[in-house]
Amino acid sequence: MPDQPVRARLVDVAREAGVSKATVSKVLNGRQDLSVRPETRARIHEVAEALGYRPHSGARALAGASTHALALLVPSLGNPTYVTISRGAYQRARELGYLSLLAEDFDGQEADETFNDLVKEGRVDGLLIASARPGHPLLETLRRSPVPHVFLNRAVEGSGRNVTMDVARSSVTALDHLHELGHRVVGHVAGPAGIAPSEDRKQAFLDRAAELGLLAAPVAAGDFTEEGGAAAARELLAPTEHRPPVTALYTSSLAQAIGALHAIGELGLRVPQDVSLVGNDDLPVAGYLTPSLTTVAMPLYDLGTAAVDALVAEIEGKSPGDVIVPTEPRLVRRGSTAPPAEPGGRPD
Amino acid sequence: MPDQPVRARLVDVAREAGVSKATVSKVLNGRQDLSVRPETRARIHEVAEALGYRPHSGARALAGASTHALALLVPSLGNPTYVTISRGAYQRARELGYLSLLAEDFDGQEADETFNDLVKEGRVDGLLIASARPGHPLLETLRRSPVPHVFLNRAVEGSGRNVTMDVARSSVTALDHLHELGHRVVGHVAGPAGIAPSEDRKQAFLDRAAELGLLAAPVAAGDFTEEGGAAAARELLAPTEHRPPVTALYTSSLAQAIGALHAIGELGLRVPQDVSLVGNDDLPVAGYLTPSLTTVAMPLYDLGTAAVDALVAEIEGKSPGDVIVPTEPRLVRRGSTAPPAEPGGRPD
DNA sequence: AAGTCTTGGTCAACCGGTTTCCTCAAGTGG
DNA sequence: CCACTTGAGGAAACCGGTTGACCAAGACTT
Repeated sequence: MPDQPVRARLVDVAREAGVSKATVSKVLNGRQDLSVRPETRARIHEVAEALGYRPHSGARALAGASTHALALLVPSLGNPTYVTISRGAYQRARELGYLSLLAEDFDGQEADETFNDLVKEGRVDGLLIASARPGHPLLETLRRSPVPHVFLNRAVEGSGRNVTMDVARSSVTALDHLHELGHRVVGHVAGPAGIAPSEDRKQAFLDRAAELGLLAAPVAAGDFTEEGGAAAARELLAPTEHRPPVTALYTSSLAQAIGALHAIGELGLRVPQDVSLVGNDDLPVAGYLTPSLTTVAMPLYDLGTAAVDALVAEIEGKSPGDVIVPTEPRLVRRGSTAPPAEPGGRPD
Repeated sequence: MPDQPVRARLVDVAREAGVSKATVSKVLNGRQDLSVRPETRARIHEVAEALGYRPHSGARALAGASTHALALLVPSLGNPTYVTISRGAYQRARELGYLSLLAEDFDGQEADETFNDLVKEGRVDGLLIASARPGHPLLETLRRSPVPHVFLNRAVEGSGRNVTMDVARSSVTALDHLHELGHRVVGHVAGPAGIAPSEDRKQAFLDRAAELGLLAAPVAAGDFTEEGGAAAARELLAPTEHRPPVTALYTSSLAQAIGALHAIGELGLRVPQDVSLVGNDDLPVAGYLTPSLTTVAMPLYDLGTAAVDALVAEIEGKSPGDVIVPTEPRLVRRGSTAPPAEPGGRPD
């Protein structure tokens, strides 16, 4: 077989199939405004396949069509949450004929550079923006140079193009689990203040705590990191006079849960005998901690697919709207939750 | 300020600066084959800046120049190792005027699709291929449709374009640390067989063990995952007649170390009192495990930058060659290593 | 029989850059 | 004084697609 030293071009396909460039282009793009004999159509497809033809994305983009590419901007790939989201996005984009690129923007530090590289240089048709903080530089940039985009995970108020998960429901799931086990004083390690999902999760936690009639439901905020979780856990576990001691913690991220686990150990307490622990988001590592971690698995993959659906719809001319991924959070029971030691509190 | 509803184009800059497209193109690309008055040159730069001009990458690529983009293919972004590498690559690429894209290829499952999307559609000028397994489909594809590329992390034998780290050195660092603490029977959790760095690390481990005169240095292979580490650790810790029990383990990845930690706990042993543990690669999470994990930090970021340097050199016409990142592995001492309990072995 | 549809395509302009030859004016050596 | 270099920049072809306008020929009307 003669190797293919050069890319096959549209003209090559056209010549080989005995038709014009225009016909090939229209057939391969499945356009309806042209009538073609089925046999011609088949022949074109065959030839294209045989030659391994792929349209040059640049030429395509230039000719006024789209680049058939999107970009997903995430604050940190170190956070595996975003990796799962990106897989969903990539897969769904592929199904819709798009390529999903991935870019890390470190909480907006270089967001404008990324925007230039991807949008202004015409590499993508639209942007999926994960976890934009309020005041994110991209917000202003997008207002000035409008490009199709959606916000995912963290809603941007008033944007009318948010794709989010039911984080309130995750608080309910976690809290119900702890309540069933008998916990009556549960602490919540929240995310940073001022961020939509943090607030929603926290509010849902407080509401559900009230409904269930818990004795106390203290909250401490911290970054979505190990350190943030450790600090918040220390705060919640510190003895206090105006409420009984906490017997269970519910954290907003997996990293926080790992930090909390560490902090609990440093305080000389045991999980789950002294303190039960539930984290948000499930990943393999949760099963290999000691003890293994009970988590609420959020539909991250689905979040990615839903965001792509919304963005592609916008690119194709429909007007955007807010979307909530319907998949329910799922409780993954492992070793970090158990009934509290004594109805009265821990033995110290 | 009037927003910029449309991208500025080359002609816009040309008109505004009172020169022709050709001149602008040449000036902005810093070509030497043209003499331009310094003031004209300055004016062009000013106008381009003011208009926020960015060349359309597609048009550029079409016109025969390069796309100024690269792609880094990694087997899994779930492995934070690759995230660090990608940051190095991205940053260095940027410094060299390139954009580094990131693609996940799940150990080659869809590598050819990715290749088509990125290379055949003309989106990138070259490929950085991380951890190609032997028999990776891309190897054959690249042979048939040559594109500038380098292999990083895992060398591909005979390719003459490998960018790797000194993994042998990491074994020495880890083992010396354990030896100094007094360990004389150290087990190694290796990576899967047949993969260059696995073999290198293992061989270096065995060689150094011999030099140090250890009593025994058993090795067990496993995937670079938590489960792989757990299984291999169980194997190494199982009682055996022909050698004294292992008092320390050295793993090939952080995930393996987490799995090993878990397995050790399940066996009723304590870290570091009964078994010391050293992992490869350092990440924040290592500090928040219980106990915190001693690791050998590999120069992953530098690996990314070095790979980009090599690839860009190749794109610009130099011929490729093997490179070893000179940065030395660094030992990060934490809580998972300590002197063995008793010179004679553990008390059971 | 002439006009009108329909079917099955083709033509050529255009997208936004890059690059290869040109040109034109001013200086310069003979 | 004239042919010749040199400096400064321009004209136009081209890259590989897409797209709307157009066209030839047979089928169908009237």
